[in-house]
Amino acid sequence: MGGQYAKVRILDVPYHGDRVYEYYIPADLSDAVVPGCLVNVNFGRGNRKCAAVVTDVTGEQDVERELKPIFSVSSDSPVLTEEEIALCRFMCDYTLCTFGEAVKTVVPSAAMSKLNFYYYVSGELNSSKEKKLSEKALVFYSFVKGRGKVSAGVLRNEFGEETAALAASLIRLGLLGKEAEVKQSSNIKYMTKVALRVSPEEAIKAAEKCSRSPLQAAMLSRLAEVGESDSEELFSYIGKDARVQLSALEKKGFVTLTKNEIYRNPYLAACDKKDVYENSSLSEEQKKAFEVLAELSDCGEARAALLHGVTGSGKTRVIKAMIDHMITKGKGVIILVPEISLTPQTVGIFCSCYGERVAVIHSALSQGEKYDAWRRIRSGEADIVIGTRSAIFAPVKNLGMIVIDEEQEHTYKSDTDPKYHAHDIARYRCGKTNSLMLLASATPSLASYYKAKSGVYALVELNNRYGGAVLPDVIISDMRLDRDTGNSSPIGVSLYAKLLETVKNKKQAIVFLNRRGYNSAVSCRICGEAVKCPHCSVSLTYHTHRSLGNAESAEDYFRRRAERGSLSCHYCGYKTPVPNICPTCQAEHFRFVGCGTQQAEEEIAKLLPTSRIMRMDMDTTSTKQAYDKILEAFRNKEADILLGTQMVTKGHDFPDVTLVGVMNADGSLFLDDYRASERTFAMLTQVIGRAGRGDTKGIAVIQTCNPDSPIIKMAASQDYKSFYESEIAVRRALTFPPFCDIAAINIISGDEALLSAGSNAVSERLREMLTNDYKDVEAEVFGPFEAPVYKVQNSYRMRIIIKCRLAKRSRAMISQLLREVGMRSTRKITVTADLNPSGL
DNA sequence: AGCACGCCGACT
DNA sequence: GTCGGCGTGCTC
Repeated sequence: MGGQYAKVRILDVPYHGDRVYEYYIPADLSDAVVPGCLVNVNFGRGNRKCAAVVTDVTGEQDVERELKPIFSVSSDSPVLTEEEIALCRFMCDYTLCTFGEAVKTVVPSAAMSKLNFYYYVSGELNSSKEKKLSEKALVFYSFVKGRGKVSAGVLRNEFGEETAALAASLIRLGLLGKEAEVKQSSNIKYMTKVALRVSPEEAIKAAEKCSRSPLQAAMLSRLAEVGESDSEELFSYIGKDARVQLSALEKKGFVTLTKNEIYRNPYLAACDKKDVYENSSLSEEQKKAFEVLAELSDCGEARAALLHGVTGSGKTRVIKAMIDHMITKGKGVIILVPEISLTPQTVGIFCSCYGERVAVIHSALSQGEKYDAWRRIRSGEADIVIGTRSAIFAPVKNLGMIVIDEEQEHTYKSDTDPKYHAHDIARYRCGKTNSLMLLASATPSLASYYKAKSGVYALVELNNRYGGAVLPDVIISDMRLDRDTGNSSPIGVSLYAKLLETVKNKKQAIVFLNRRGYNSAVSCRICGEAVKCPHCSVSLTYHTHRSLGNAESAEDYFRRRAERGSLSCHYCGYKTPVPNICPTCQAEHFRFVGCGTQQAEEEIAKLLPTSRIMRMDMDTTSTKQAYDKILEAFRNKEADILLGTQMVTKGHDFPDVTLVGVMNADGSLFLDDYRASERTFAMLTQVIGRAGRGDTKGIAVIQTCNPDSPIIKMAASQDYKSFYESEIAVRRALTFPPFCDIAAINIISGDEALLSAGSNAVSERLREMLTNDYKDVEAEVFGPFEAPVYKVQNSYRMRIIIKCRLAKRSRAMISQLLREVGMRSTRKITVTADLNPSGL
């Protein structure tokens, strides 16, 4: 029997200390220690108790030194499978996170049992020791002594913040000992099945006999009726919690009790609506797409495909056909959607088609619900998973396909610590399981379409709208004309006229307010053009004078305020004062401010006093119910106009909506992000697609100060291919993704001086690495410069941007950089990396 | 992260 | 002379 050594990853270590550690397995734990299990070990000089995951068990010791033993095993079955361990390793390499961070995103936190600390008396008090202790420490000591063994939690309640310090002082003198104990997660909910062990007749007889216990009698007679039940049903029937009486019946031999784990499934209600999706057959085009995809998935190797279908072409039908196909082959499926609340219809369709085989995962679930869903999936009970980004980790058995719907959405990139992209995890998992990765969108990301074009992904296209629906007429309304004629309302003449007409015809309208990045860019009032970086294809960001608040005098304040702010580029650090005249048309007026939903609502109300308006934004949809309610009310025609932000653009069909208005199409055109055009195009294409899904032809009004913008024009004609060709040319010319990757090194500190010195040191070290050890890595380094939001919660942020191809070597370089600075930094600055950040 | 080791200034 | 500051480095 080999296997007395374990390779282990400690869960709570900083990046530079995160590597494989070796421990020996004590004889009594040799059966329990297996790869994937959670153990407790003594770690570091101070032998602090740490949770760790066993990644390997070996017969030989690799490291030449005395090993410490594994202290205890805290999971009776492995928490991670071998595949999940490999996935965590992949995440470490790919996103430069610690193994512990990876584990915490792959496994729901409820699955990890908790480590509890106990204190106990280990030595007697004497006068010399007493002198060295504070009053409080003595109270602490006698508190523990009085109770024998006390958990850290109890002590924390009693002594608060000082607990750790007091305990440490007592431990140092050998008066107290500290021990770790494992608490199994108690989050599992059970259901107790109750079955009659005797015949119904006997049960009734027995019920009559035990008149002294009416509760037992009531349960017996109920059971005589139904034969079998569960405890909860019984208790609600007799109207009382009668656990004691029930176990009495078991003892007397009348019933058998079986305890089963039950899984909370908040989407069970949706499973009942069987009628949501009419099962008509696929169109010719859809059938062809399906056949291509089915063949890909049947080839037995890992494949990736991009399903590009114009809005209304029935992508969901093809996806559903694919899911059916996978199911008949006995394979599981993961379907990713950008945001669960925005796609209730998609969720509804799948729940109603596949019932209890579906598990829904998203971040709004409680810990227990997440854990339940996870266990249902792992046990194989659920084999169709639909959810947001984190659902990509669902432990689906026999995985056959991963679908990423609306694949261009930025929500697929995590913005909290393991900064992974769901695409990358999907690609990895499909590669390991020989599955099909299916990306679907009407407006694919440039990166994905580029891969499809170059043959990395199979390209499957749906070019026709389904069911004879026609594209709406698009009116591009030039807001500069309105301004010239003295109309200062955010609702232009064209949109006003169309709204009036729509309301008169008793139809409905959606008005979309594009608020993104509004204040950051500076655009010319006359020609609409934003001021751009001469080196990058992004708009410059406007910074007001940051130190207005700490002006030294009133005079100073006014002088500072009169100063024009500056414009800067987030990619290369280029800086320039706000110019006096527009570089494009030489006009002198710039525009900084936008218009909020509230203001827009008032404006529409003023213009159309008889119309009924509903507003949908962050303020009015704080809860999911409020959101559903608004949509439901609008569907029931309780309002004529729905006004809102992002949320109104996503997958709802309102047959009576004939008009769609976009209030300020430029807003996102001038984001300080190289993907500004891409996002604007996708958003406009989606909104326009909302109009006229029923039998009447729809109209879309796009208000803009840039009526000649090719992006707006191409969105108006839903011409993705032209958009792609023009945008990919820009990216190629300026070397932006997909022709390179971007890595952001973020440096954060509460001390401004330290931060500036630290970030300079980091960038110097980086440049040095590129000329020495990593000479082979081709990269361009920009910065350090201030991050877009320079000050957050009293800490300051600087950033270094690296443009390079992310591959093994470049990742290794950044990893080494993080390790070095993590090790020698004064601990007052933090350095992290974000590979291909989603927004800057 | 947390803890030890080690090298400088204010005390008995 | 030493007690204790925190800067530096390591953890199987």
